[in-house]
Order: sequence, then C-alpha cells, then structure tokens
Amino acid sequence: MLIRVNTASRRPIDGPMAAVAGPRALCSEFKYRRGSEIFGEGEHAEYIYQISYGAVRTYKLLADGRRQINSFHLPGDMFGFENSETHRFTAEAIVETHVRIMKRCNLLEAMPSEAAGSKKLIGFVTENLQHAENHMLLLGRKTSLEKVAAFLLEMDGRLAHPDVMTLPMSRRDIADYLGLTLETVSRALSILRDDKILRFHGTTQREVEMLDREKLAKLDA
Amino acid sequence: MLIRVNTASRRPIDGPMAAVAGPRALCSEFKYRRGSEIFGEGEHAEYIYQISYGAVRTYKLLADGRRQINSFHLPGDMFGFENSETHRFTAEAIVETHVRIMKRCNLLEAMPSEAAGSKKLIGFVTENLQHAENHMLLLGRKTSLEKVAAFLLEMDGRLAHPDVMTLPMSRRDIADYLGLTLETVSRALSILRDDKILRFHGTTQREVEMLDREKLAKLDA
DNA sequence: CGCCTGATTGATCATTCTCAACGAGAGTGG
DNA sequence: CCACTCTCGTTGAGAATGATCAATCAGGCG
Repeated sequence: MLIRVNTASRRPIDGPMAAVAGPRALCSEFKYRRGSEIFGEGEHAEYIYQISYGAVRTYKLLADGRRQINSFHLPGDMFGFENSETHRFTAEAIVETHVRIMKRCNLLEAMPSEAAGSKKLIGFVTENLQHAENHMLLLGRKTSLEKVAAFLLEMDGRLAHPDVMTLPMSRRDIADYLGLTLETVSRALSILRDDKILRFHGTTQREVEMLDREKLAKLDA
Repeated sequence: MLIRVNTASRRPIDGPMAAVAGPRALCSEFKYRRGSEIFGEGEHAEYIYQISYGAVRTYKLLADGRRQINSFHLPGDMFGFENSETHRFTAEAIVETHVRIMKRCNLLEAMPSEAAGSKKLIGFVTENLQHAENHMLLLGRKTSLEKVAAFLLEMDGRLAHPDVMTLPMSRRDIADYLGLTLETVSRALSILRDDKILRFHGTTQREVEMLDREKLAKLDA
C-alpha cells in the first residue's frame, strides 16, 4: 500500500496538544489514505500525532504475521508518544485520516520548563497504561462473546453513545484487537443480532445500532 | 490470609527511588508474609514500593474470580505508581517479601520542583506500558508453548541468567500471567523438559536450569 | 461483466480447558 | 515416629471453545 501524505496547513495548536507542548509550539496537518502507514515499529520517533478526522490502529506483529492491535484511535485522540528514540509499534490509518503532527523535539524542549505539560504527559502515558491493563485482562481471561461485548461497549462509549455507530474497522481488525479470528467475531456479532441486542444498518454491516446496552453489559464479564 | 506487617527501619532512601522522590525523602522498610496483600484494587494509593527481597504479583480479577496477573516484580523493582487516587490492581507478596515504602504525597510534592524526577517518573510509567504492550501480543497471539517459552526467557533475563533459577511463583501464578490454565503450563514445561531444553532441580519443580536458551528462543515466536 | 474485498455461515479440526486421579513434600498433632 | 492433611505439581481422558477450511453472497469498481 502506497503512502500519500499531504501537508495541509501550519498553524498554532490548541487543545490537549498545546498543554503538553506549550503555547508556542506549531503543528502541521497531514492526511493519510485508508490503509497507509503513519509510522512503523522500530522507526525513529519524530512526531506526535492527534487525529482530527478518521481512525488509526496501532499494532505489533510476530515474525509469521500474527498481529495484535494495541488500540484504536479516534478523532481527538493523541498517539505516538515514545519515551525511547524509536516507535514500539506500527500505526496505520484505518480509513482516510487527518492528523495534526508536532515535532517530538519541540515536545522535549518545552517539557522541562513546563511542569504542567510534564504532568499532562505523565497523564497521557498513564491513560495508555490503564487501557493496556484492562486489555490484558480481556485478552487473557475473557471468552469470545465477552470480548466482543466489551469491544462494542468500549466503542459505544468512545463514540459518545450515538444512535447508530459507524465502526471504521473491519472484522479482521476487531479480531486482531480481541485476540480472535474474524470468523469468531462475526459469529459473536450474529449471536448478539439474533438476541436483539444490536441491529445492523446499511449494507456494510459496520453501522451498528445498540438496542440493549444493559444486556450487553451483562454479557461482558 | 492474614497480613503481618512489621516496620523494620526508617532511613534516607537511595537508588532509583531517590531519583524520583528527591534526596530529602524518607522511606520505611516493611515485611509482608507469603500470600498477603500489599494493596487492593480500588484502594486509595498512599505509597510507592520498592522490593528489597522477595517477589510480588499484581493482578486484576473478574467478578467470577478469573484472574489476570499483569506483572511479577522482583528485588529492585518498583511498583504502585498511580496517576489517579486509587490503585488499579491488587498487589500481593508471592513469598516472604521485604519492601521499602515511600509516601505518595512526598513524591508528588517533590516532583514539580524536580524536572529530572519527573522524567524518571515518565520513564517508569513508560517501562510498564512497554511491558504491557509486549504482554498483549503474547496474550492475544501466542500459543501455549510460545507463552511458556517467553515467560522462561523473561524470568531468565530478569534474574540475570543464573545457572539455576528459582521461580518464586506457582504454576497457577504462571498460568494467570500467561492466560492459560495451570495444567497447560505444566504440560508445556514437561515438553520442554522432555526436549532437554530445561531441567528441574530439587524437589519443588521450581528450580529450573536452562539447558538450551537458543532452542527456547526459537520456540518463542 | 469480471474481479476484488469484506462479511456470513457451515463443517470439521485441534488446541486448550475441565475433570479427575495420583504422588511427593511440608506441616501438625498424636 | 507415624498417620493425617494440605498444598503443589504432573498426567490422563474427554469435552468444548475457538480455529481452520471452505462455500456463498453482496457491494464496489475497473
């Protein structure tokens, strides 16, 4: 898959990124097309990213191609923080995605002088760690149905409980996030559909209406 | 299981804890007996801990008792950092364990004034995150034999490749760390023994001699 | 139309879990 | 010292969850 990157603008940043980097930092807007790599595992970590539109998956691979997706990032989310010099995983755009990019060196320069930014940075890393801890519990100890229920509840919460949520990721992505195969994910979703816990809209099976969040929560352990 | 805690001493700290807390911070030494809880999930986070002797497991539970161990902590390791007010998991002494304890408020007071300490703290959290990312890959995508091989290699590395390593944790602990049952762990270890990759010493089956680290590394994906 | 991707569903397989039996040590109390 | 019990670990047989292999269908796009 080829990468197409366009610089869209260069302007002062605002929002959470500004809190980390300080008010003087600048950032650029870039676009990544569906499936393109934003950065690769082992690459030098030059930037941090905030999504303004689209969705991103971050993952690790085993030598034979088995994939574990760490997390999905949605608009507003930041990713790409690294304490070391290199990225510890790969980031890819799941769909057409617009990100704001800030140079990592700006971040590091701004940090020591700014106690609040430093605390914010610890907060971001801790948030990731917390998610990872919960996800280890899911991966290690939940059944396939519990995993899929937990995934739907997570996405529902992060998309602010819309009437119909449009999942940007494929069944394979969901499977690689939950440590399952795509068939098992599909079967679990069919069970939830047959139980009238959710309903699909449109043609792609990615538009999900949550009919019974309570019942779904009970299926998650 | 009853908790027995003895205050052993109160003195200036040194080592990595000092770098985080600043040179003026004090700490106490406590002892926890085998199986006793150091802190529980949801409890107020008052202290941070460094192990001077023994071993600790940190874990989360599901409502029905299924357990996922996040990590094992060995002498020298620090744990109990929380960004929030409460602990996100439970910590228990696996064997008789001695820890140095420092009040969390000292840490927070010392931090803003000390840029180096702040960076160290980010480093600790990042280290935990890195371990969690690798562990998610293991839990989601590795086979039982790969998991056990990875576990042995991790412990071998952290115990500085001793001739015979003495594992402080039971088969059940290993299983709950790897997302397996204790029987599956036992079977995997028997396979490695039969393949002359390792050998057990003593009577308890917890003293492991690594006979072929290269072969073991090839079994890990 | 032909070809591709993505999703569902079915049939079968296999890895791992569950249930069970057994043995070795450690600790206890007589 | 010897039962007795408890924990811990191993091993076996069978069950089951989830994986694999395969067929089908629908939509998008050249």
